[in-house]
Amino acid sequence: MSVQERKERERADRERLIVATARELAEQQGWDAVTTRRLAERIEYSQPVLYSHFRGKREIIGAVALQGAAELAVTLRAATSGAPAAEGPRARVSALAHAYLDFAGRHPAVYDAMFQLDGGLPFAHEDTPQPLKDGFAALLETLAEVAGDGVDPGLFTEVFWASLHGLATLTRAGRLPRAEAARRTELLVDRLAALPADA
Amino acid sequence: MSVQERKERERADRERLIVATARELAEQQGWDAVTTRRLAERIEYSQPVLYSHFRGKREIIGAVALQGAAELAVTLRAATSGAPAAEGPRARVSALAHAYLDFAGRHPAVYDAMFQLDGGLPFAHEDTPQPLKDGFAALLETLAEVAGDGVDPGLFTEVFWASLHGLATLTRAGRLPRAEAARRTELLVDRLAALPADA
DNA sequence: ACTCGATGCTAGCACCGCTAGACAACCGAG
DNA sequence: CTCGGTTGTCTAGCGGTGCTAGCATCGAGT
Repeated sequence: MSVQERKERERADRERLIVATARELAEQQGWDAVTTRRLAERIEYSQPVLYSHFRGKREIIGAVALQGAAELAVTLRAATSGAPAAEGPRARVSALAHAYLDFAGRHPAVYDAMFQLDGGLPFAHEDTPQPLKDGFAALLETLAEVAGDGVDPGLFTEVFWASLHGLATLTRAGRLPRAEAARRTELLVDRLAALPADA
Repeated sequence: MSVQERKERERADRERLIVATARELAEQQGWDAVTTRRLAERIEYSQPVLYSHFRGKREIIGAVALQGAAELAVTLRAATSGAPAAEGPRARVSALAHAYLDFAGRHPAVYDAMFQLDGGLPFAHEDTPQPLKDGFAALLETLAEVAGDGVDPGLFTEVFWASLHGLATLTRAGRLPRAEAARRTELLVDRLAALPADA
């Protein structure tokens, strides 16, 4: 069955190519520029090929979103584990927040695919895809220790995440001046993180 | 020049009709359903008429956004002034937050026009339209008193607004379960509002 | 009463997401 | 080695989008 295996491999390769190309095009020119025609041309296949891999444009966005979620989780864990342990939770939370906003700023198209556009992915649901759950888990790990007494860590993480999301989207849409983004982040961390002992 | 005045009046009426119809259609079926053809049919004119009032669809969204911003400002002021003064700033901020999120939930299309879609409006800029400035001012009035010592009230308001915006958008997009929305709001208010004296 | 400019219309452009149906290339069987 | 059938890809096209050119009609001012 080597022939069939080869075909499956090639097919998987092409699927990765589609997702990577869609992402690249979106980062370069925005999601509006990601049309099935342009995407097909870039991968050097005709449009219907896209539909043999994905149900439609929405699913392609969803695939980019999943990829992005996995990367975001890695990025966040790297940022928090990189912060000096001696500096306590405050430093970890700050590193987490900055890493999150940095990711959103660096990969706006991927961020949009995850949280702004409709990728057809189920959130906050039992059958939420693993990468999305894992992204949330990466936040939870660091934020749980500053949730405060009697506060559900999950709920606290949701609130913190929402706040970061608000900063990310409003800043990128030009609703908030980019200049003082860092000060806003610090202010948010100061207020939201209930500090057990130190300041 | 009564003739000309009448024409101008009729023209202004028709412009209001366009905006109101666009808003209505968006609230009923979402902004995707607001196409120039459908909109033209509803106002009982042909498509090109729309373009004699607005540069394009974007400007129509912008007009809805401005209308919404004015309403939001009124709503927020009503909510904060309605809160019993005796209960202190905490109650006012809570009322403000709930009013904001309630507005976003009640008028999702208008909220999208303001903060999610591109209406071509300049934000955080000197020539930002008055209704938008006023909406921000309505937030600032109540939030300034809980910004805390040494914290720029404007910056604090931006952070608070961003957090509310994050909750609003993530909740409405199904990214956060709607069930505990109120608890999230209270948690946010508890943490962000620096309370001068009482609890 | 007639001219002429303003105004709204029909028709059409280029593009969108998506799909039906024709066609070619390849595989396994005889 | 040839043939039949399946698998896969392409061309062409559908109904929709935002937007615009150019014509026809209507009404105001002389």
